[in-house]
Amino acid sequence: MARPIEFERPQAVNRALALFWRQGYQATTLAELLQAMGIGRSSFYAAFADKRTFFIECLDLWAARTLDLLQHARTERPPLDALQDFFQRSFVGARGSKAHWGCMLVNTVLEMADVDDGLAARASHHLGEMQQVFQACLLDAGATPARAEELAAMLMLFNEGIRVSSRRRLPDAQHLQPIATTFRLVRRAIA
Amino acid sequence: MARPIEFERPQAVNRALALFWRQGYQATTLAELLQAMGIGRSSFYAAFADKRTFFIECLDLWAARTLDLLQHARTERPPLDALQDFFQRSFVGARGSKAHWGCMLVNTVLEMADVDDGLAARASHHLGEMQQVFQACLLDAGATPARAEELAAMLMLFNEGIRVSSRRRLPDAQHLQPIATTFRLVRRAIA
DNA sequence: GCTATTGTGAACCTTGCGGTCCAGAATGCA
DNA sequence: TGCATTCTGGACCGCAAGGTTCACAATAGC
Repeated sequence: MARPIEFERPQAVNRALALFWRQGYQATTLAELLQAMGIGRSSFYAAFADKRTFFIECLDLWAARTLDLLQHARTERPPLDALQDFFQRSFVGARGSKAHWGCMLVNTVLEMADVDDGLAARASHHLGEMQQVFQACLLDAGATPARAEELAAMLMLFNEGIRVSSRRRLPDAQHLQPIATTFRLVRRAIA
Repeated sequence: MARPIEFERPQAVNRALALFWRQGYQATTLAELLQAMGIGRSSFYAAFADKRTFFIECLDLWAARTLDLLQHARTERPPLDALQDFFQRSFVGARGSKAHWGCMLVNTVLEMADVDDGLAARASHHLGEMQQVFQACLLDAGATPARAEELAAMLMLFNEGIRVSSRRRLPDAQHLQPIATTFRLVRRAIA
């Protein structure tokens, strides 16, 4: 037909997602998004509905990727090792790492609760899905169903805490030790 | 001299603080603040410097009150009971309670990290002060200094997690059980 | 009651936001 | 080559935000 689109949609979305992840929804302006994506306003509105809808797309994408990461790790390592790895990678502040951006779902829940309940609820829903995977890992590791549910809830609480803490730019030891402590406990609770 | 100020400053600050606490800094507009405080724009700018400085005042006030609450509880109950009480009150969603507003410090850290580092750092600093009190409670309860430090870091992580979780409007059981589990563990680690 | 002083309401200003529009450029096809 | 189609840069719009200004109103001292 006519002129083909000039930008690679997936890459542009990736760059925008990084901005939303780091700065949150409100603090990220359309101008910043466009510059990061390397496209103009009209191209944006031709490809996406509006800022809020686009944010939802990024949020869902972030959640899907994180779930994939977890599920994939499950196939490669013993379930508890996969979980512990997931936690440790979440915040170890390697240079250039995105660890200190925290968890986009947690960030969104806190930013949008009582501001935009739709966004907050969607993020919270994705957190629930993650918790389901935690629970599945624990079951795989041999926990009883009741125990798995209890521990999954506790791990989710821990996950939320770590993601907050990782935004505070504290020395790594402040996080590593509690993770080790917690997983020692989890293993003991299952055994 | 002349006309006396017509509004009670402390009460006005309280009402504004509630807004900031619930909605965060960015989502709370000056118009909302003024309506809640029951004053006009010029009165506001006569009494305070600007929105950001005023937010800092509210943030510091929130932190001071929370620390007072903790310190006061310490004088009335055994140290570990005081701590556990503090956690449970933090989120039990009694009607009209502010529990599901979470912790203003945690909210601010997540909202402002990589957006306004001054505000984020100030909130993070106050969290550090809270952690010091946790540590003091654990020492009072007979923990060794090293153990107290380790457990205080873990409790802070837990605090951060609970405050996130309490904004998600989940059934109470989802929180109560992990708190009980955690404190059972803490007591065992000290004994 | 008069006046100097000071707090106040309302109109106003500037800026930057999200979103729209349109003329024109770049393509595929005949 | 010419035309129909579709994507794009940039100007534009309306609006709501934070902040300023100023004329007026309310007091205390005399």
